[in-house]
Amino acid sequence: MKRDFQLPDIIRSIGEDMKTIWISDVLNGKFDGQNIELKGWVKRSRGSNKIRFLVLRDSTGAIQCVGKKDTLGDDAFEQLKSALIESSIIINGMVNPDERADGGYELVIQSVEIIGPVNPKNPFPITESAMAAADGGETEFLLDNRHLYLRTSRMTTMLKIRSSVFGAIHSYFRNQDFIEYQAPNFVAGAVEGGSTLFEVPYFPTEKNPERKAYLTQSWQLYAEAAMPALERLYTIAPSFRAEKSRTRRHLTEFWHAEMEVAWANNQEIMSYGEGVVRKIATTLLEERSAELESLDRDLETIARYADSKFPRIRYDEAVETLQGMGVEIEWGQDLDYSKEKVLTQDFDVPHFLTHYPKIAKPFYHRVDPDDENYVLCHDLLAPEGYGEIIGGGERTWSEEEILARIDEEGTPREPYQFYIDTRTYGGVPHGGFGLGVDRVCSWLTGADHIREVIPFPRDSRRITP
RNA sequence: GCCGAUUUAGCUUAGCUGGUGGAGCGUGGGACUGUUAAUCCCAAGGUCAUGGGUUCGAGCCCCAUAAUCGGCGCCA
Repeated sequence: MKRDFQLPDIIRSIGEDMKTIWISDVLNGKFDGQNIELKGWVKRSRGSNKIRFLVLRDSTGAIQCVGKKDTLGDDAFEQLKSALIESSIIINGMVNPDERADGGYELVIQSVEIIGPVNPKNPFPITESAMAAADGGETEFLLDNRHLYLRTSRMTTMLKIRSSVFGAIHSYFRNQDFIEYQAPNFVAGAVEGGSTLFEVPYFPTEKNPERKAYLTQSWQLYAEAAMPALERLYTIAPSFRAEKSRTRRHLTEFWHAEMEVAWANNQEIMSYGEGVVRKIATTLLEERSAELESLDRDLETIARYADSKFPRIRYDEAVETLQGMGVEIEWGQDLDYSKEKVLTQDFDVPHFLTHYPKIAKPFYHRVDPDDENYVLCHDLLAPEGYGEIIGGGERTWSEEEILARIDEEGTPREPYQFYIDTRTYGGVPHGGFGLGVDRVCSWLTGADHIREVIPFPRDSRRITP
């Protein structure tokens, strides 16, 4: 069927003002010797009373622009001088390859128009000293001014890498015919056994004046409800945890890539986990090598993550290894970060840890039919001290077993009735995992803190800006 | 919830034994014909987080409060 489609007038008219030339294209030599118009923001400005160097940046890069008083005239030269850092301006000029300019190109200015001036009484607050003090990390000041810090090259780089990570996850699952599926963010109960939920007042009723909703901690339970319909499903969505964690690995609002597959076992789920992580690393090498290098990230290291198989070791072996290293740990304990850190110290690629003791994991993890002391689960631990990035496994799938596990834990059945129904009507073996997208970004960029890879981080003490 | 620390100009900081708070960046003015975080000269800019206390005298010592940062548990 042929379809005619025409842009509405209003959209077409916007096109006349739209920006058409990007600085990265100028730096790639596409406009040598041409007169062009650049739109952007002032990154830096310096000069004498006869010549002015202004570094213009846009979303793609930065280029030095040169203006001379004798060619521009006094008024235009003064205007050029008055464009303070982060003023938005439009510059017309000629592209001139010049070795003296950083990047090898400069724009010889013919005219300048200041679009959004910056008042000298209130200059852009993020100075070189503020950036130097952060030393690639973050300071309280930069966190307070996050909305402005986003414009700096470091944050811009992080956000571009982040975009590629999200894109890689979507294409990995979609290329294998997974269906993207959305679960509610307001929920009635917890996913994790009794763990920390954000409460939200939710339209009190006469019967229930204290009625509350909670922000979801995971997409999983609602995904399991759709598993018999879609069989292979995934999402990338925010999850919320009201833990007062103050670590470089925790946020109260984080982006959670989750998947669920019918008729799959723990080993198969792990293959998907390995697949998506390697796909992310591959995509970053293809799309963001320059950005990774600007963060001093070694591309060989990322290539190793992209090209290697991820070893799978059982919880028992990990405990023995740790005990052999003199770490105090008893069988049955979950592996906390201090243990993970010791364990992953010598890893040069991510490792799966499987078969945790049943007592360390919640009811939805399926008990190993070969040994009922264990569950069929896995965590993926990233090297370089970044720790857990994936948690997943097989689900308890028969009605009989799920009821037994819920009762055994002392968890009330009522909030999970819809979840139990999934088993009552044609339950099948299935499983899935959750991947901490921000943690993966943090690990692959080599960030010192998970906050560095998300535009507006939320933790137990900060919700602004 | 627990442990540790910080708070001096818009930003980054120095500040001795308790004796009238200095600098760099940024901003303003001036100089300079090509700079690379330009450079040089000058100026403005401070309730030393808040509230008490000790003292002849507190940025500094003591107590409390607040905000923030780092780490642990929990997890992705």
